[in-house]
Amino acid sequence: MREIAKECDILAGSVYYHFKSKDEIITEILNLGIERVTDSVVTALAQIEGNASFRNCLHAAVRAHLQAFHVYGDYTATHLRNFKQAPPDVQLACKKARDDYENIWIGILERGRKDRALLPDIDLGLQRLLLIGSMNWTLEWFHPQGKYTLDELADSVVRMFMDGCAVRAEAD
Amino acid sequence: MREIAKECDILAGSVYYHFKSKDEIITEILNLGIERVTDSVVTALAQIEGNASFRNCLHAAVRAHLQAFHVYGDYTATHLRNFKQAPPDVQLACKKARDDYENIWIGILERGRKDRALLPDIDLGLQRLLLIGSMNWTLEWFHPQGKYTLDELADSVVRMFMDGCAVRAEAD
DNA sequence: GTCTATAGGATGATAGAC
DNA sequence: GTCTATCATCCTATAGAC
Repeated sequence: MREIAKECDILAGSVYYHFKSKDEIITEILNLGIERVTDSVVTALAQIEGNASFRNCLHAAVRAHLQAFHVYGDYTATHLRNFKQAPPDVQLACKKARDDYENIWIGILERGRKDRALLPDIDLGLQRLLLIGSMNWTLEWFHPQGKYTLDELADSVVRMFMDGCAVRAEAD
Repeated sequence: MREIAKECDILAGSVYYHFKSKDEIITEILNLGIERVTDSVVTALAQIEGNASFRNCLHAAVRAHLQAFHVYGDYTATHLRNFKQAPPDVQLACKKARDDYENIWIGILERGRKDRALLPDIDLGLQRLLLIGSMNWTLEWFHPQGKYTLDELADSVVRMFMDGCAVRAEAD
C-alpha cells in the first residue's frame, strides 16, 4: 500500500479514501486485465473482413491476445501472473469476466470446427487450454525487444496449433 | 518462517540452525524442483528402447515433464510458479540447473530435426519455448483427478506440437 | 481529499540459555 | 538442536484533524 501511495504522491492512509481495502484494489486490477484483453481480441476480430478464413481469424485473435500483455497491458500481465495466487473471493469476483473471455475462444474454435478447418476428432476444450497456455507462458520468457518480434511469435503459435512441426509422410 | 517451523514441530528461530536465511531455503527448494523434473525426464528417456522413434521419445519426455509437477512434484510445481518472482540472486543460483534442463529439450528437438521428423524451416528455439509453455501453463488449470487424465494431456500436447489441429487439404 | 498518528499484528532474524 | 525472548521493521487499516 505504501508503494502504491508513493506512486500517487500521497501517503498510505489516504489510499483508503479511494478503496475500502487492498483486496478491492487487486480485484479492480485483475478485472481491468481481463477487460483489456477482451477488448483487444474483440476489436481485432471486428476489424477483419466478414469472409476471412478461420485461420485468419485465429491469427488475429492470437496476435491480439499476445499484444494485450506484451505491448500495452500491465493489467493483463498482472492478471495472468497473479490470478491463481489471489484470495478466493478476489478470484470469485473475476469469474464472470473470465468466463466471458473464455467463451470468445470457445466460439473461435467452434467456428473452426464448423468450417471443417479443424479436425473433427480432437477435444477442442483441451486444445484451447493448450493453445492459450502456450501464449500465456510467454510472459515468462518473451521480450518484445528481444530475439523474436511479437509478429513472429504470433505466427509460430498459429503454425504450431494448426500445422504442427512434424514432417508429414509424402504419401498422405 | 513460522509456518515452515510449525510443519517441522519446532519454533521459527530454530530453523536458522539449519538455514542461514529464508532465501537459502527458497534457493534449495527451487533447485530441488529442477533436479526432480530433470531426473524424471532423463529416466523416462533412458527407459525407452534405443531405436525408438523421435515421436516416442518426445512423448516420453512430455509425459515425464508433466508428471514431475502434477503427480510427484511439489518442488517442481513450486519452481514453475515462483521462479520468476524470486529475488535476483536466488534466480542466479538456479541458472545452471535450468540451463542443463533446457539443454535436454534442445537435444530432443535437435535429434528430431536430424531424423527428419521435424520440418527443416521452423525455429526450434521458438517452438521449444511454446511447447514447454503449453505444458507449464497446465499448472493453472489441470487437475490429475479431473476431466482429463495426465496421459490424455500428454497425448494432446504431443499431437498439437507434431500434427496440429488443422484439416489438411486432401491434395497434399 | 489528504494529512498525522497510531492501533494491532505479522515478519525475518538474532542472542544466549539449556 | 531447540528453546525463550526479543529486536526492528514491515504491514493493512482506522480515527480524527485540516
